[in-house]
Amino acid sequence: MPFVRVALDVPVDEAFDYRADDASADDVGRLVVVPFGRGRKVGVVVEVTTQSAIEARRIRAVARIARDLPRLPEATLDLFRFCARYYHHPLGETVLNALPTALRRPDGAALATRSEYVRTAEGEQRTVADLPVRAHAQRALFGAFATEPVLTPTRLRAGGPAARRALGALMARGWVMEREAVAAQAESVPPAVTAAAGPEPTPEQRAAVDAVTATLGSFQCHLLHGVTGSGKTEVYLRLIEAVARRGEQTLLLVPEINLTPQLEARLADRLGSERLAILHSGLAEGERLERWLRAVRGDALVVAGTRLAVFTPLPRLGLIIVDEEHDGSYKQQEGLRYSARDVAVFLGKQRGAAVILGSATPSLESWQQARNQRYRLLQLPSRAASNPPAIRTVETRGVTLAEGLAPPLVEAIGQTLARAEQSLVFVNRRGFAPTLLCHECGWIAPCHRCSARLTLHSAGRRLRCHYCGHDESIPRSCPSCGNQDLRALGAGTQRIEQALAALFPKARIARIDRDSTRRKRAFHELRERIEAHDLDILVGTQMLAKGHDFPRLTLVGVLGADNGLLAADFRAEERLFALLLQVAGRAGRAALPGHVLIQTEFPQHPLFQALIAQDFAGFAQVQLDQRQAGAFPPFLHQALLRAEATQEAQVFEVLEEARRQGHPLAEGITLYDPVPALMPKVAGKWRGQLLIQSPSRNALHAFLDNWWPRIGSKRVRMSIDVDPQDF
DNA sequence: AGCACGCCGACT
DNA sequence: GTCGGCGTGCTC
Repeated sequence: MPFVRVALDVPVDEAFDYRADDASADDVGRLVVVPFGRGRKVGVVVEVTTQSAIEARRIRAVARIARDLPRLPEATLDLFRFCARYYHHPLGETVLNALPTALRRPDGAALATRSEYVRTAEGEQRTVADLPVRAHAQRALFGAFATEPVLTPTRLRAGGPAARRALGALMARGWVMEREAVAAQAESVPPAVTAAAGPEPTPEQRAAVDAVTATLGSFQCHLLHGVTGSGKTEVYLRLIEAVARRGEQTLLLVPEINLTPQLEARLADRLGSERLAILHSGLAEGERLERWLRAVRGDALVVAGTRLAVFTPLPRLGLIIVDEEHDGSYKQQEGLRYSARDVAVFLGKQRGAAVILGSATPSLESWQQARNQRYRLLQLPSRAASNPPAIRTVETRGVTLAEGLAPPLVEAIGQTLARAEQSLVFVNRRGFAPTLLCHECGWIAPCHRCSARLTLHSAGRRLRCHYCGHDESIPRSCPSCGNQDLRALGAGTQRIEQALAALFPKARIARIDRDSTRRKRAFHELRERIEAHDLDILVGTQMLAKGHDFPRLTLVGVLGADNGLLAADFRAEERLFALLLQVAGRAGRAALPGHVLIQTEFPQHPLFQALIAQDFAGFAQVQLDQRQAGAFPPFLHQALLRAEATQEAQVFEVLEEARRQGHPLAEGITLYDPVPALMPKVAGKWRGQLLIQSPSRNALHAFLDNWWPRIGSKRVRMSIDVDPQDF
């Protein structure tokens, strides 16, 4: 009597057993609908057995095995098992999280039996000529069977109600019948690639392409270090083409904000849009499922998407590209706290595929792997079609700033305007001002639900919390001392925009941040205006830092860079350097020379010196030496136990207890004291954490395996974060 | 996670 | 006297 073991989306480590009389080993990886509690759930078969440890009378029968959908290959299940173990997360949640939401609906809408339509034996003998001349719809539909012997309901819907009526008529004639759909087979013959020829590669690009091409067919991880504008994308495209010619698929991962229409257009241009499956968050459920299925069936040669796309099962995977591999958005910050970049490397190893990690500022983890020869380093040291921008600092210490803007920057913007070129002022703070301060008693407007300050918005008329979204009007007088002298301290994008408008009344200025691009197509429209040179000055946050190529943008000014230096996190400098170099890279990407001015109180700081020299390798060397001396990643491994509860005391009681439990188990492990999170309270929830470190990954995981199951608590929500990025 | 079962306060 | 608070335990 066969049983299926089913992974379900519940926070329980084991799979659940169900009776399935007709199940066979072939059903492993299939989606199923099962009764669960008083309802139903969708799950995935992870094993078929003849034995169950569960008492026979408690075992229920599977409601449906979705044999019309492709099953998850064993390799994909293995990937999920690896992730569940590595990140200490329940297997069921790991598996289900990776499926398109359309498939997860418990009502099983996407799993419902689907029909398809084929000709009957009699229909096979007939031709369109046997139908009445005036039965146009029937003739059209029946004619379609000649080229497409199987008609899907989707295909039928495209024909409108007329097609539906015609189908009824053809079925009444006994020429066409309905049957249950069966899983489509992966295409065995690789489709031809009809690519438009790309630009002639530079010798550097050529060398990188050749180096990777030589390793295709087996696992090798390459770190592609290419300065901004060096043409990494062209390297990707050539390799994707080479892989496609082998009949293999490429998985292309991009950071959250970077799934640009430009990239999509370039891919479509070179490979044909019918060979792409672009997975982005804007897709409707059904559309996403459809693209996922094309990827899974092997129809799509390129599957591109953000971190979740790393879990798409690809039958003929040949190459994995992780663009901007240093980007923080590859790390998921809740649930299964995976790093898509790290999972991608594991996937490459597992499947014998080449992996490319690309960046102008690689993560120090990857850079270290290249230094110790585990990854192969490929360099694109020069820009393909322009010169690197000239970067310099502007000292602001002891200088009176006009609303945050230093005179040399104002002057440079004026000159850029005079040359009819564009400027970008980068301020990594949205809103009007980050603080409202009482000039009398020093009171600062706090958020009552978070341990954060409120940010002024709308020209200083509203106060908003950037952590929980709370919004209130500004008080008329200080709630603490009654004084009316409340001042906006510091400058965000809105204030800078206002200041620039006053300084350059004739300039066309736009602000580009999360607030100004909330509307669906707002960002797209702004980008078009920039390209059309309908704007002179842009004021923007991170959003503008990445991947955009504006030919007339020649000046970049950076405000508030010092904020990044003051952060407590040991990765703060690494992040700041990457961000600043990326922002600087927006200047002078075409024929016109670019200039970058960075306002700072610490122009002598080594970070700025390395930035001016545009010397990533030197910067990385210093950082890695510091990390090694101070025993930080990548020279040792970390995990973080996070706890969250409405009562502050509970958080620390539970963490304290966890530490006591862990103490005797901690062999080769450093267990730190519980501490508050960097932001100790968010939306009314207190957050604390406990850091675990070890020079040995195995020791770290052995400890977590042992410890984690013992430290559950009902009141306090806890999670393990392996390789944490944020504290 | 949902959802039921199970013992202690303010209300028609 | 009930309706309901969420603490605890289970789901094959």
